[in-house]
Order: sequence, then C-alpha cells, then structure tokens
Amino acid sequence: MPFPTEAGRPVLTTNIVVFTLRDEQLKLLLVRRRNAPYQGYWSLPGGVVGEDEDIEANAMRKLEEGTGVSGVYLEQLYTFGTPERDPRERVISVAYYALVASKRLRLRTDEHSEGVGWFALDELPELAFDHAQMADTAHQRLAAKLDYSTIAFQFMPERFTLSDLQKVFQIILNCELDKRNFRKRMLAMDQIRQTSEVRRNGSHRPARLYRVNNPHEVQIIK
Amino acid sequence: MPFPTEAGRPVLTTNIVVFTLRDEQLKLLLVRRRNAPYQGYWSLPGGVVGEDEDIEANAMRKLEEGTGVSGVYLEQLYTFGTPERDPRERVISVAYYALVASKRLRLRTDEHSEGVGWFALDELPELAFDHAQMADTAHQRLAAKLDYSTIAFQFMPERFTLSDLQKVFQIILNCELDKRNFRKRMLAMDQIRQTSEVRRNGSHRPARLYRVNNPHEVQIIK
DNA sequence: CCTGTTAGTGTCATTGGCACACTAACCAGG
DNA sequence: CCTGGTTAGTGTGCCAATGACACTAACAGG
Repeated sequence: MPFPTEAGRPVLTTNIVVFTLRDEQLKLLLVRRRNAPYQGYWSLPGGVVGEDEDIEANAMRKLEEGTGVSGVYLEQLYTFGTPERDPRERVISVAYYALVASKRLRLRTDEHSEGVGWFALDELPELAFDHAQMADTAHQRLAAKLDYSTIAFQFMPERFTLSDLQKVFQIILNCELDKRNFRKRMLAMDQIRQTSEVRRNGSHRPARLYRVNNPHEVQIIK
Repeated sequence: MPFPTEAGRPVLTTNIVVFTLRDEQLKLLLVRRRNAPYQGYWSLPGGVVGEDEDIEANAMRKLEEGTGVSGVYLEQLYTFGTPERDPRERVISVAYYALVASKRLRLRTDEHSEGVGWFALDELPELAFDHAQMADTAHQRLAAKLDYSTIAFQFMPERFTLSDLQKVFQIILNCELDKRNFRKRMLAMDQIRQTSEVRRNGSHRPARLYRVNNPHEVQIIK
C-alpha cells in the first residue's frame, strides 16, 4: 500500500503528565492555552514532534522547558489518537509521564498568572482535549508501579527520612500505612541505605537520613 | 505553535503482534513483504491508518483481515517512532498485540507460500523494521499479564480441560508447573466452572471439561 | 485381566503480609 | 531541671498464601 498523500497525514504531538510532590500533595504541571481550541483552558504540557525528532526526545525537551530540570524519569504511557480529539484536524498524541523531585524545582509564586502552574491531582481544573484521561491513566500507572518497582525514589531528594518516604507512598496511594511494616518493607528491598546523619526538625527525636543506592535507575522488583 | 506544514508530518501506521497457540507452541502471525524496503522479509501485519480512522479500529481491521476472526482481545502495546525506523520517511507505528484461540482460525497448509504464516516465537525469521522488538515487548507483556489478569483464557476454546489450560501457561511462561498447585490456583480464581461433560481422549481416564465464566472480558485480578 | 497413560486429589512446612504498643530522643516552657 | 509534647524507632504473633510432594482413579487396548 502506498503512503498517503500529505493531506491525509496526522499531526504528531506529545503530552507529558509531570508529577511532583509539593505541600504534601501529588501535583501535576499544567499550562494555560493561549489559543483556540480550548483557549484559556489548562492543559498538559507538550508539543508538536519535529520532523526528525525522536518522540521521547521531544517529550524530554518539552519537560525540560516546562520544569527547568533535566534527567528526570520519563516513561511512555499511552497513545491517544481518536479522530475527533482535536477539533481542528487529526492529531496523534503520545502521552508520557514524568516524576520530578520537588527539591529540584525552582519555586515561583507567580506561576499561575504566567500561565503555568502546579495543581493538586484531586483539584484539577477542567482540562483541554482528552488530557483529563491522560492524567488519570498516568496516576493509575504510577500507583501500580509503587508496588513492583523502585519508582517512588524518583520523588526523593538526595537524603530523606523514612517518614518522608512513607508520606510519599501515602500521598500517591491515598491511604495510611503502618509505620513498622512500611519500614520493614523498605529496608528489605535493599535499595536504600542509612547515612551517618540525622535531621533535627523540631522539639523531638531527630530522624535518621537515608539515601537511594541507585538514584537514577528504576528497577522492577518482585 | 502552529501545526507543521504537511511536508513535515509523519505517516501513521499500526502493527499487530497476533499470538495463537498451535502445535503446542506460542506462534505469531507474519506476512511477507512484497515491496522495498525489506522486500521479501517477514513482518508483523499492519497498515496505514486512514485519515478518519481510529487507531485501534485500524488495528482491529488489519487483524481481522489477517486472521478472518473478529472480536478478539486487542491491547495497545507501545508506540514506536524513532526517525530512522523506516528508511523512506518518518513513520510512526502504534503497536498492538492480540490473542486468538487457535480453534477459531481456519488452518491453511499453503500459508507460507501465500506470504502469510504462523511462526513459533522461538523460531522467528529475521523481521523487517523494528518488528522483532515489538514481538519481544509483546511477549513480555503477555507473560506478565498471565499473573495478574485473566488474559490466558483468551486462548481457550469454549470447553477445555485443566490440563489444556496448564499447557497454555507452561508454553507462554516457558516453564513447568505443578499440577495440583496449578489446579488449586485456577479454581480459586473463580473464573471457570465445571461442565457436566468429559473428554475421552485415548486409553486413559477422561478429563472433565470446563468453561470460562466471562469469555469476552479480561479482568485484572489480585 | 493386565498394562500403559492421563486425570484427579490433600497435607505439611515455609513464607509473606498485616495488625498491633511501647520506648527513645529531643526541645520548649515553666 | 523537670515535665510535657512530639516525632523516631523497634519486634512479635497470627493468619493466609505459596510451594513441595505421591498416590489413586478411570479408561482403552491387547
């Protein structure tokens, strides 16, 4: 079969669901649309893939533009391409999701007014296109991967306490976990180790600090 | 950002990794390429997505054309789109995988000479493009899903014995399983039930036949 | 009726997951 | 310096799930 004439070809884009943890909430990065359609709506960052650009490289580039952070965990999520998802013309979007440690982001208070901002997952505005579905799918994937991979460590700063880590799990899974069982599980994975340091943090016992053995790789465990 | 001129747009295609079980082997459907590039190579079935055609609908259509079977399990696998994967021009391929019960296929002995055929997964010829990678990814996904979904039943005919089912697992996972533990597990899932029939199959004790409760849905379990 | 072949069944030991409550260390304030 | 408040840190016991393991049942053919 011959390739279609150029008129029959779709536009190829990426969208990235960028997660971070901030204010004890799971948040994701949104940008406000300046143009029609969905003008003024919030949407997932992303953009058109260049003619000779790798799809994942495009997603990574858009992610770095949006967050100012490089080298973050990025994984392909799903490809959305129903014919009417963009009212203008046929647009295929390869959705990715990414995890950024909050500490790596520069905080800006005027973000929302600039048309870019972090929104708690359970307080999202109405999103453009099918982006709400993308966000939902990404959250499901993230929650599932907590169980059988080391993905959670992507949210952690270089040194952290076990209580910090437990909070991360609790926020993502939206449930309470038992402290002793949680610590047992984490230590049994053999993916983090104690440092000699502690963190003093108020008028109570200081907490031991830990670090991830291989901060840059996400392993499948079990 | 404006959409690219039509010259910058990619071709959108699907490819489907169609699995079936035949001759006690996990096999997949290949078609021989008639044109350059990779002329004469075997490749995964697929094709160009129509201008107003849903991507999954396209995959389903190509699957039905290749197998003559409709209503089979089909799931999006991954999207492949590195710039050089097709030497002619930019081609994005959304890969799917599908599972077909062998009993539903019409067998044809002259398949290979017709340029279409079933090949055992561990005896694949060299494949065109990045199709070997697609096949490998699909097999991994399939094996993983055996554990936490009811996907295996998609391979089963309407009535089957527990020994049949065990063979399916053993072939896909490429390992031996304990008969008693396997039967316990299957029955505990509460997804299949006994029929009143048995199958006589040689000079030995006949085997009880079972059927799937909800043959058309694949559930996530555990 | 004897043999060969596949179908079908139960127990025990080990493991992993989960519930559960107290002591330790620090700081602040009286 | 003593007390109270707050978070960090630790171990046991129970129950359910998993995995190893061997014999009897039913049939056909000779």
